[in-house]
Amino acid sequence: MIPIRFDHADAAAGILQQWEAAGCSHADASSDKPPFSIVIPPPNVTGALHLGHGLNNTLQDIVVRRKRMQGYETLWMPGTDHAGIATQAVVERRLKENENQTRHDLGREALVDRIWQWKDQYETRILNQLKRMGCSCDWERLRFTLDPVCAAAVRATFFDLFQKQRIYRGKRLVNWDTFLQTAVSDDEVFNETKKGHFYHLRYPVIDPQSGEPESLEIATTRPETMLGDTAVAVHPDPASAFDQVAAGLQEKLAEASEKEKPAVEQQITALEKRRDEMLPQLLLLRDMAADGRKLRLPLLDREIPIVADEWAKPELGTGCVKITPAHDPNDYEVGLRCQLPMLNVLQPDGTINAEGGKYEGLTIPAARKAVVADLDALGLLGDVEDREIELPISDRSKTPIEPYLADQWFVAMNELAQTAMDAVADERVQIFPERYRRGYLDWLSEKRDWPVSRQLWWGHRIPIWSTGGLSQSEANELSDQLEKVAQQHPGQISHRIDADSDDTVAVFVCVRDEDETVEADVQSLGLAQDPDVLDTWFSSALWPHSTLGWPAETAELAKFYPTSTLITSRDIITLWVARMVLMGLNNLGEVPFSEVFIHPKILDSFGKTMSKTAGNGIDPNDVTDKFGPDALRFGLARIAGDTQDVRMPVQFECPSCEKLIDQTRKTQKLPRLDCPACGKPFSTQWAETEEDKALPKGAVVSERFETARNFVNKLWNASRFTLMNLEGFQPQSIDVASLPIEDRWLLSRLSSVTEQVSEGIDRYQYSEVARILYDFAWDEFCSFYVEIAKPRLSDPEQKAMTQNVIAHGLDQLLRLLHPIMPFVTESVWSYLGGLAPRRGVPEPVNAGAFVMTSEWPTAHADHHDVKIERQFSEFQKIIGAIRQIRASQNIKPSETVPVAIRCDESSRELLEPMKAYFASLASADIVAIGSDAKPFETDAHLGLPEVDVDVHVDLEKFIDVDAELGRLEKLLSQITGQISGKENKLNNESFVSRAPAPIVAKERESLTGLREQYASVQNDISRLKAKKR
RNA sequence: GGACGAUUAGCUCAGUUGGUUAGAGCGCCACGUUGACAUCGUGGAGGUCACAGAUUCGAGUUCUGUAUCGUCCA
Repeated sequence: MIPIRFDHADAAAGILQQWEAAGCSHADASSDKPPFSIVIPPPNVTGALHLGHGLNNTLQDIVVRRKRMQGYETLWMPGTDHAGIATQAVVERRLKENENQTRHDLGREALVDRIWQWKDQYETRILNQLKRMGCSCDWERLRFTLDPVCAAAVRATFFDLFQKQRIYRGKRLVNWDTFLQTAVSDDEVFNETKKGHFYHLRYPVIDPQSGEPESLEIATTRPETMLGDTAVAVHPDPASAFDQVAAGLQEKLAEASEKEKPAVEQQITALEKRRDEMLPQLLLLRDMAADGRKLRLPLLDREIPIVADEWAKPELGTGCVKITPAHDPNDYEVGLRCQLPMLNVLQPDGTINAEGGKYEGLTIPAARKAVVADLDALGLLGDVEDREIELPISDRSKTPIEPYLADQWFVAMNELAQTAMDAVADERVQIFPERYRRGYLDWLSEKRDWPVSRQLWWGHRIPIWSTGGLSQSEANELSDQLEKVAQQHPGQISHRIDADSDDTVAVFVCVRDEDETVEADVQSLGLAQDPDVLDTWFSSALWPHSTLGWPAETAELAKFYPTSTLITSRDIITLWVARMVLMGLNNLGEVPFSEVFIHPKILDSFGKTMSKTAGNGIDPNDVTDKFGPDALRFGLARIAGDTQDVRMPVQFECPSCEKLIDQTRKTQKLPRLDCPACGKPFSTQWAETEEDKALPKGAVVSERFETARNFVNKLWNASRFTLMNLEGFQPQSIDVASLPIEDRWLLSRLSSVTEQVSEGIDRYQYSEVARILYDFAWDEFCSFYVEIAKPRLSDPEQKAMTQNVIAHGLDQLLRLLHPIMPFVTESVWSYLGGLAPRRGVPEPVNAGAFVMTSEWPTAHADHHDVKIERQFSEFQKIIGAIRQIRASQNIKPSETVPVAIRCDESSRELLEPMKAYFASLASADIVAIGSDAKPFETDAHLGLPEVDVDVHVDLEKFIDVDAELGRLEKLLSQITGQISGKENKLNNESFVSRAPAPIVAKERESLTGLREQYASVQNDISRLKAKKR
């Protein structure tokens, strides 16, 4: 006997096993079915999956399962990403916390070993999370961005780009993380406003001419960087710079609201004053720069020039700005323009290097203190102002970023970016929702070269061997030797000679395959491999083809590339999606996917991004534990509309009483809480003390999944009812036209729903699909069809036919729901198969072992019948009217009420055979039906003018006159309101003359109906009042 | 500073090309448990559609502006 509840915990593991044993999700590259393929956005091995991944993977699985059912050879390629810096940072942080060691204590090899251990642990966890969610990836294929297959793709790509001169070496100011001692990308830096100081310093002028100042004053928030100063800049044309700023302010004034105007006016006055006071001095400075006057840099006693550059803003500070090209992005640009030396004063660990003279070895804060004190002692320190400073912070180590000049490998983006832009512009790649196109195109149009070096140990080592400091002839000789090595290893070696410094050159060799012999041959010539690794996104960019075996010409690649669609989140459209497109085009000449769907991001109820660090992160496993995998998936699908964010309230689940407790901003971060329901304490992810850790842990979940769990239960129980009534099931052919209205209504609805669901999935309208299925399953299949089936199944004459139709209805519903709720549908499917293995309308067919591999339903256009649906809706309205009257009279469901239905002849023909259903749906006994049906002596009446029906309920046994009068009065006031609304509208001359005639006619008609209804209700009221007396 | 999105019932969200008195789920209130389901059923209460203008016979829906929140980019 089928149990009363679906025990997901019990069922899920078995179902997974059966699917696996039957190879349901394995893709066959040699199949002749049309291909459909998706690559998983590889989750980071940094940590476990959160609900955002849950959403992402649910949406993919829905598409994948649906396509598989449609008969495509479907590959969902799983895998994980090594996430270079993030993973290394996590492991390094733990190393520091647990063993108080740095990576340098451990050494490269040992650290990388540790990270592999971490990776193994989290990869296992991640894959289990995906499997538990029911993700139907091809688990026989599994890639990792650092595995040998992906590594071969990385090497081949790098080699190719190197040969095409699209990879070059250059110096670049990078965001240097002094803690992790690596450059981090712009995306890994956030800004924080901190309190700091604005120091005014004076640099003496060397040999000032008469009338010229003895010293120049500059101001800085980072005084220690003066050690690296190589110039002071002034504006080349201060007068027109002032004019330009003034013009800008005037423009702003013209656009300003009254409220803002005074502030802008004030700015203009201040600017004018400043111009008057400062312009002569600034012109003088400009002339000094032109004249080649120099400054003496204090503390280091170095001569530095005054240069003219527009970066010096006359309207700010003293109008002079110190230039530190190696430690400030803007100054770097000035340095390039004015050909200034780039003087690096930092060690990789953030201490001052030998260039800093006596400050060598000091940390930045210590150097700052010392520099300021020494300048003060020399009388060269001016004002020190308090000021708020925007400080760049590394997202990885949470320590301040230092701009730092370093050698980096770059990918030239000019042409590559253009190919990726073209692919989207001409819609070879379509992005949904469409609004995300713009961000993609804008970002690519900047065509900024891509710095791919990372000073890390975890990642693909850059396949470049080099040696520097050579004379041109030495280099040529080496080049000749390399040619010889290259001949021994055809297609494996590419090299180039490049300037190293002003008078020396370096030789760079790129080795294609990871081949120890080749590498050894190169090394024997005195070349050493670059210590850096590649940006993670370099390997991720190859994911759609590297996972299929490229550069090898595999059957998988032939069958499944290009992939069909990519489903991901918007924050990596540029970092990942754009780069996959250009790499796919470069390596294979074909876009990697034709459609990209960007799904929303999940926020908590305060509008904050969900994350573990915020304490509001939900683990999909916790939701599955509590509500089941189907509820998790359905709950996620139903929130996936086309907005960019969705909110999800977050609760703690009390481990003692299972109550859900709303998170507040405060409780999100507490190590322990007391359950307000049962009073017992529990711990959270923040628990640190032994005492707190000993408490049972409260999971973080969301009540949003409760609805979905209830839906699973509803489906289960409707199935249970159906199965309990399939005894003696005999498959039979069915003539649809001869079926009673309720069956044809079901088939018609199934036809519409199938079409809507198919179209919805094609357009990635998940929330719409979930809603349609929920409403159909609950409000139509359960609330009406199953209820109506009850009397029919106990009628021997109708039983067999009804069994066939309801089995078909359930069968179709299971198929339609399967992509969203795979477990419960599979479970019911196997019960159904036990009782009715051959089923279907109009012709029964063998259903197959798994719903997962069953055929996706087709929408039978010939089953769709507008008239039947309209007629059935009339029936539903009458049921509603009877229920309304019953409820207002407080009549118990166990009591049957006599009902008379006044309607026209065609309705009578329709409703006559349905009389029994009024009993099961509304406990009503239809005593009269048709045009001659009359009100009862003790009558309650509800008119349905839109279908020209009057419903009369006999209240003889039940009448509560006051309750009935109450109901009627309320009804009357509603009608009155509507009538006056309509009258106003129709009395409005311009409405009548200007609105389209059909609209006006409709309003007139509806007013007439309302007036009739009014009269009728009023009549009922006076009748009742008379009776009362 | 720029781009994008959101603002509709206590909460989370639907609302198709403008056209009856704006819907759902959860929560709330009332009633109901002898076989599909209390993870349920039936009924009910609850909304100046953020604000201000404009277009229109008519605006939750179109346009302009403002505010608040969020995300991304500088």
